[in-house]
Amino acid sequence: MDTTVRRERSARDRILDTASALFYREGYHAVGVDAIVARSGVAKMTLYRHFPSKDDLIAAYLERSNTEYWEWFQSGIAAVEDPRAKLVAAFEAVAKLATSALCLGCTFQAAASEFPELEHPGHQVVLAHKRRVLECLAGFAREARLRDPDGLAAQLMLLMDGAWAAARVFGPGNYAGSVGEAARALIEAHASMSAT
Amino acid sequence: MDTTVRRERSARDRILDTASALFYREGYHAVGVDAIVARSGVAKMTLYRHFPSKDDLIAAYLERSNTEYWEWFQSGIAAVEDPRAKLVAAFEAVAKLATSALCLGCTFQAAASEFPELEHPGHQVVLAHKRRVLECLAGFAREARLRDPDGLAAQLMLLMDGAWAAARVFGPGNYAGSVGEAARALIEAHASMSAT
DNA sequence: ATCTTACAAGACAGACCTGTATCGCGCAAG
DNA sequence: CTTGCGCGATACAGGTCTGTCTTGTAAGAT
Repeated sequence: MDTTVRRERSARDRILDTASALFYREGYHAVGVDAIVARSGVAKMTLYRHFPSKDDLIAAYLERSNTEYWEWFQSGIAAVEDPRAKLVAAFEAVAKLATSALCLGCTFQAAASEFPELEHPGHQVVLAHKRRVLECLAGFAREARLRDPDGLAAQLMLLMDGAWAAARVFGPGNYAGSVGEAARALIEAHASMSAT
Repeated sequence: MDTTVRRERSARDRILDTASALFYREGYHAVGVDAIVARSGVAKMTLYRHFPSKDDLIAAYLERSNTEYWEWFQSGIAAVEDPRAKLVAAFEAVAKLATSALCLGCTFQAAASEFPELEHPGHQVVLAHKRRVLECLAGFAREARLRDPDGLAAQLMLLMDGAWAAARVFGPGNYAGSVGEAARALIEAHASMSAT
């Protein structure tokens, strides 16, 4: 039983590892099931036993990407206590990642582009992911007692997704390094009492 | 000669019209040449005479989208004289378009996602487009004598691409309406003399 | 009137796609 | 030892993809 579970996880994880590398780098339609099967050294039937269809595999990949995202996000703000400083730290982490050589943008954005129908299972995972990020930012803004926390969270989300988009379009040498300073400016603007 | 040109343009434009609708709505890999041929009422050979390959068609579609983008952009700031007000007006136009029912995000972002290799002819058009937008914003920032015009332009680009991304992910009911206010805040931050 | 050219329609080739079926192996449980 | 099963390998079915080729037609040019 123990070994059974270990082996099962091993096969499933190998598939998801390969799917992550290929989907992220080349896109969803561009990568066929055969390519994932070949590179992961797995039988095709094994893949289709764990994931009934390619769409299910994509959804599972996006779910795993979601948990990895939150691990990365939490690690970026772990050392910080103050909620307002957490926001700043988060966007410094975004700036760092978006300008790194490994970053190819946001795989959720890419999924939303390739599966535009909101009802698609992959797009549903994307929506849930982005909504949760938005709520997390709004929560920090609320804890920090900033003005209009939901509006600020929306503005910060625009910055974050803009950074991922810049990474995808321009590659490593992009201007997403500005996202930290921009976030600070928007947070600052929501601390002051300007009425507008 | 006159009619020849007229008929040639007509066929070519019908192809590009159909390609625009399908590529924008469903994506590049998801739309086959056969679908474009069928919907545009054009012979396959006619398409391949005007565009040697699908990649060439995609590049041509992106070129046309680029000119349409600039027509839209110029019309949004035509009534404004002051360069700083032009920036604000541009981002109010972005807010309006990104939250409209017709908007499905930025077709250039989608192209960059589906053709990640920077050398791809489609990706090259995307890079040229985004660079030109960036330079245009930087030019306005410079004319407005704002502090660090290039840095401000980068921050504004993040906002704009974030708005398009939100439109693609969330559909018409998204939070890109905040992009106008966010842009104003960033511009304001670059007008003051805070040192940072 | 003939010639050229753009075009529509459709068949076709070869590759690739998703998803299924079959066979054999190795290993763990009973 | 035998039974069950997860797995690898491979072939296959049916469809779709890009790109080519052929045939027939209509209209302008000479």
